[in-house]
Amino acid sequence: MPTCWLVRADESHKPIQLLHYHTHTLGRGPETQIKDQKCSRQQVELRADCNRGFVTVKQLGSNPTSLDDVVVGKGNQVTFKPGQKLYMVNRLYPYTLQFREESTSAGASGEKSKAMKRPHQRDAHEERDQDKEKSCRVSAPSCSNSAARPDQTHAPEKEPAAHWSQGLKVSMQDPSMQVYKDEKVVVIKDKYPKARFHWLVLPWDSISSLKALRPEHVELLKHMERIGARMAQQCPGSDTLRFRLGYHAIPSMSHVHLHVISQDFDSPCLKNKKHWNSFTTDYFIESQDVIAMLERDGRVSVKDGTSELLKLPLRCHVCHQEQTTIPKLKEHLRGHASS
DNA sequence: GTTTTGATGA
DNA sequence: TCATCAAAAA
Repeated sequence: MPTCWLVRADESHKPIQLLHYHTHTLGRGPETQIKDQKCSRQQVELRADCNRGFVTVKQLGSNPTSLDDVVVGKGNQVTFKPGQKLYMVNRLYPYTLQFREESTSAGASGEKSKAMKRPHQRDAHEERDQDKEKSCRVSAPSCSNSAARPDQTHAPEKEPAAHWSQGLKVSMQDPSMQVYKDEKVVVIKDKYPKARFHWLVLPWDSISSLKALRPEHVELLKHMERIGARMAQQCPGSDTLRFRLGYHAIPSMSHVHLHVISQDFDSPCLKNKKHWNSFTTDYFIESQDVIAMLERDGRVSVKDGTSELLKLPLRCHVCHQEQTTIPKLKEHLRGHASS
């Protein structure tokens, strides 16, 4: 089980360990070094779930604690995940989360080379592949783990294992994963593509989710869409392929990412109803719609009950015919592909 | 970007 | 066979 650390983003004090399922009350005091009178001594109540990789945050104090840009509100409770920023009070005193494996004894821990064996399936549809560099080195992640690792005085080549939900953050920094990059964004191939072509466009700037989007992000989102569209346009067979560009309403992975996915849905990684519905119902929000919403409302809202869309019956996205099982749906899709 | 594995039931 | 659910993994 990983350990959970509450990391002060400005590194003004050492990370605070949150014990699994323990209730930690935090606020003004020596532990946080916050002396601000606006901050209660019992500002927040934190409870970490180290297995599932999140912390529930309850605001106890009167002044606002916020998660990203959203105020929690007194008595309210929210879920705090890696990648998000928690502000103790009045948008001040930023904190992030870090889950990592405990390695009490050096050298005894198992190897965790991240550039190990990758599934064989990906090469099936790959026509072009410029750099075949299979380097084993993994460039150091941008987040400063060292600051949160006081015990690590030796064996610096071993990074702590990141929680799976931070996988995107790790992959986007890995040159061997990057398909395109510029000063604003990076494109990687989806690790488990749900179609013959499936990329993710990620901003270098960490934006945890759609909820954190603000009007100042509009230009960035437009850039992401342009780059995504270019990826689609430049891929082999683009003349006959249809693509959609959009966001999952409720993604599992931290860090905002734009899906660029071809509409064949021909992939062994597409295995269940959730996979299907997350790309063929309103759970998939078009990039244009996100941008329009942000320009019109100043933020992006996700309707209540959106998660229920994942349970809808399987329906063909081309002819809207309902299919009873995944294998039948796949067979049906092959019919559309050949015609 | 969760996937994988296993148990259970239709 | 296939879907659904829960738990584990990294």
